[in-house]
Amino acid sequence: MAQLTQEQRQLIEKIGIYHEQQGFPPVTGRIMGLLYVSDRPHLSFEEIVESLNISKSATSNALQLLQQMRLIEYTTYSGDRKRYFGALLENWHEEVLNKMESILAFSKLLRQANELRGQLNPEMNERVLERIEFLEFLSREVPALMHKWLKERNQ
Amino acid sequence: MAQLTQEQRQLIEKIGIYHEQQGFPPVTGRIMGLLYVSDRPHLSFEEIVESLNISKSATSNALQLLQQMRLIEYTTYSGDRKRYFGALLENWHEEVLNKMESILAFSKLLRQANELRGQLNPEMNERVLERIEFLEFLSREVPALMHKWLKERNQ
DNA sequence: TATTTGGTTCTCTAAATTATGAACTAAAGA
DNA sequence: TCTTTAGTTCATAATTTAGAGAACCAAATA
Repeated sequence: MAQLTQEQRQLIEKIGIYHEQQGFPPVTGRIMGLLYVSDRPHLSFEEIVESLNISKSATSNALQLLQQMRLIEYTTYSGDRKRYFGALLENWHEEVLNKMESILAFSKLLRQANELRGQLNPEMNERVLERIEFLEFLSREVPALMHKWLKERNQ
Repeated sequence: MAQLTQEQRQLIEKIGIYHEQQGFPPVTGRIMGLLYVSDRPHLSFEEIVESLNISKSATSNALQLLQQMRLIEYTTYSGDRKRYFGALLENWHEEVLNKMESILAFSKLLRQANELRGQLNPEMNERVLERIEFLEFLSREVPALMHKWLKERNQ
């Protein structure tokens, strides 16, 4: 990564803000931005530090977090001690499945709410049930949709 | 809301934590929990304050936030100055549409990244494009799925 | 008019989060 | 063995966020 242009910097910030809104710390979001914007699919630790003007420690922690979340990976080359980090671009289908699981978990909480309510307010139970069923519908159909898309692509 | 049972309290906390993970402050999430768990579809300001042992100011601010996000509403009764707050249960389809818009916005940022990269790394552009196209696919198909579901329900 | 009620706004503190810089470690090279 | 390199960990500072409590306000009641 030679030197970032003004345009690249701006786009990195936007991608960073998007990630912040998804719950990531700022530096972490910026690293994702950098990895998406970069000409090369992998950047060294040092390049990340220097391109974004952030500390080594912040970089180290952010990279660990992103690896745990399976959003980035790194490759190495023998005879070179550095690690080269890149966005894990093929991982989005895992992300979608995770998201759907979390939606399903929430629908289970709503079911519990209905159970606790028992017969005290059947009308409310019914309205909550409609929501539960939609959440379940989504977490069934979205993965199906995704597989359909994958199949069409890879044939 | 008489007095919450231990089970109700526990479920409220779980629903609260789910909302925290979606980016809400704790009190705000607990209020959502309370409104989902409650026997009655609407609770007064005072009942919320007392059930959750939270301050009036925290309650006021959280209720404002939840209204802005269109997750709750309140009703009033003439001759009664109180407001009665309840979860906006029928609003989930709006939530889904918003989520899809935000995904689409992100895919536009990725498109920009590809544009800025130009011909410097066509292979990377291609991998990013695959992701973009999937995001676009989702934000087209999920609303369609939802409408299908709505139609089947309401006929 | 004075008081109560229902809720909002303001000020301040406590807690949590984020990131820095320095110290450190382990491997590689001189 | 001494030094450099690559990155991690630790202590701490800075910032942000969350929420409490008091003061406040407007409408309703006495």
